[in-house]
Amino acid sequence: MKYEAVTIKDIAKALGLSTSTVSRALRDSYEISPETKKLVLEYSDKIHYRPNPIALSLKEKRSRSIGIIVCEIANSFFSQIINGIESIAYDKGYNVIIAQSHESYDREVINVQYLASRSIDGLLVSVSSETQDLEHLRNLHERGFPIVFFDRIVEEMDTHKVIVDNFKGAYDATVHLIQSGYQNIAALAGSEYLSITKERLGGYRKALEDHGMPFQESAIQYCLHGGMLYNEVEHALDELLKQPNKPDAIIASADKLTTNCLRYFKKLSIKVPDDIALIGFSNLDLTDLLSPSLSVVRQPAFEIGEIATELLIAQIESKRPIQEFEKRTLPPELIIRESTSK
Amino acid sequence: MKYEAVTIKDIAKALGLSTSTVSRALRDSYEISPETKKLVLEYSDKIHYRPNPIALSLKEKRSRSIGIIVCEIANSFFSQIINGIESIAYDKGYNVIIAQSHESYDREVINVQYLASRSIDGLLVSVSSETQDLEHLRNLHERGFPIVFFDRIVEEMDTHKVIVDNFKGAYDATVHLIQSGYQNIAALAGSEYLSITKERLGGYRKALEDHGMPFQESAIQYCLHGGMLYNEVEHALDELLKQPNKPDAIIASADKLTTNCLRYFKKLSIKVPDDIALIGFSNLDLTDLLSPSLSVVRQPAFEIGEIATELLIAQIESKRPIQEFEKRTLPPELIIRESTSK
DNA sequence: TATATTTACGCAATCGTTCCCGGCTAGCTT
DNA sequence: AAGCTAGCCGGGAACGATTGCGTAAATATA
Repeated sequence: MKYEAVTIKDIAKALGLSTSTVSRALRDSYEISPETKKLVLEYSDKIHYRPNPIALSLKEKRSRSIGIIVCEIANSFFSQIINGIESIAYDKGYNVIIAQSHESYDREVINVQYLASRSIDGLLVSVSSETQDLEHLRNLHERGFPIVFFDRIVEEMDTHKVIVDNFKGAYDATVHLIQSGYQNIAALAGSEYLSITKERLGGYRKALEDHGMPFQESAIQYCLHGGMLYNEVEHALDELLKQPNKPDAIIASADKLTTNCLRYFKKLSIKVPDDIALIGFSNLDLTDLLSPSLSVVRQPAFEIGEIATELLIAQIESKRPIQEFEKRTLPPELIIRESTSK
Repeated sequence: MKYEAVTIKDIAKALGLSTSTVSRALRDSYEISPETKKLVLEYSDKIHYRPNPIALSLKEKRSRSIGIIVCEIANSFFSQIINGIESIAYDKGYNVIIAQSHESYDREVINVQYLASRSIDGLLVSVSSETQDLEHLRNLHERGFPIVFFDRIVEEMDTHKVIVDNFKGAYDATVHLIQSGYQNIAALAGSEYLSITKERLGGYRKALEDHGMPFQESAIQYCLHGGMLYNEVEHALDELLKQPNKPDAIIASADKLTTNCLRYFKKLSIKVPDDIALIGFSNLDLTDLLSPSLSVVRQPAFEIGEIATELLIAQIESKRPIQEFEKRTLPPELIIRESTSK
């Protein structure tokens, strides 16, 4: 069942005018007499005429829609980012098409190709945990297709990027643990391919070194799927806890890692923070209601979305190719609660 | 900066063929010789030709995209539904455009009109808390535009609808509270305009009556914004707790109501379940980690999205107008935890 | 050999809109 | 009265792809 819309032709026929005249009347051209304009405007209003955006897109070679690729929208951090994206996009007359990679490289590639073939004007990307090969994105980028990376960026590609100061976030969190008196601080990290993982571990390491504490690789466990699977986190924590100098504090590098960590502790009746302290990167609204309430590094997700979208739309609407790409770094926020208080 | 894509004309020109021949070769028409096909296929592959979906949409009068309107994507229940929608939509070659009402009637109207003007083929709607007037949707529906309602439906419109058995969900939860020995069970409800609120309160009331317990209007507090604002919940709970027969248990009718309720109790140092029990409708992943772990009515969100999308796409692709609209009702799941154990 | 049929391709219309390029009719100037 | 200029409007091409129809050449049939 097709839904038949009113077109400019219907108006032209009904009023005995040409389509060009109707089109011009609707766009308030100086070439059309006030009487004709009035006639056209009133009639088109009466029959609820709406210009067909598809036809416009075909003519203008732009669709006024942008694509977003994230791992999961059912993740507070990303849904907050999407809110930021949406707020700017709708303001500027763009709509957004969202695709999820579910942390799978294959699905990311499929989604990129799908979106690119759907004539979107630009792409906002946060890569999946598995992504190493970047051909699917480089291909588009080299042909001048606007791409802006956010959060999980790709250093090798020269585009706009919007991130949080992950180094500082992890550094501050680690320093907080050290100053609270914890001695063996382990790190529960996401995929080692991700920029955010590297940056956060960098901050963690530097904080230890700055405070004369030993850094050891064995105190880091990676989760390829970023904590999406409970088993993955369970295995990582099993590994950490069976080490000779058992950790008395853990810094978790992502939302799902943090919550699954808590789930693990609850299951094994490990008391937080008495047996072990926990701080994590998280944008959940209810970390304050957890048991114990959780110390977190919170990221300005909404702003990330806003800025990334502004950069993307500016690039889309720019007359000439962008020469200088920006990298915006936003500050994280450290929120201290019960889970790290001795 | 426009991104210039390869068209069928480029191929035709390069190979000295007509566009019709190229088009037919790409679609593997019997009218084209094997040699020509090979030539066209190889060349179009080489230059990464992708058909322009905008041009196709214009010809076929369909865009292969569907719109979604929900109040918030940063809400587990809705993001899970969107996952279900997406899984079916992408399978069938549709993409989804998401819009959020943020529980505002005005934004809902704007979004509906915006999406309708973007030539989507159909709409999946869960109305906002404020929505009473339905002209914006009825308008489209009367012109044969496919609309499927889910969760927060509209009884007055004859379309496909997908819901959860809210009556049963609330009934079972209330019976559980009664059987656990609670005497004064209050209800913290969402907007009284919403179908789900009416259904859930119906179940709550019936459960009380079936067990010979008095039902009183004063034991119900409505939150127009569905708990989005903490103040709203705070006010509602203040009202409930200052009643002569103070409630010893509360059933909350939505995710945000439930969590803000918990936040209120924590703030006022009210012990759950010792001072007051709490059960709520919620699809959060971490209700098990809350303090105390939360008894909930959980809804099959992913399935709601799947079914709604299947119904919508079937209607879009149906040759003739749908005569009989379906109303699918899915069962909720009652999960008992600490917050309701005496 | 003359006609019929098949093969393989091109032409042009179509979708809805914009916009360049004209054209016609007043009214004005010289 | 002839020419000129606004003012106002229509014709038609274009965007990219599909498709009904026409047709030349090649092959098959009588």
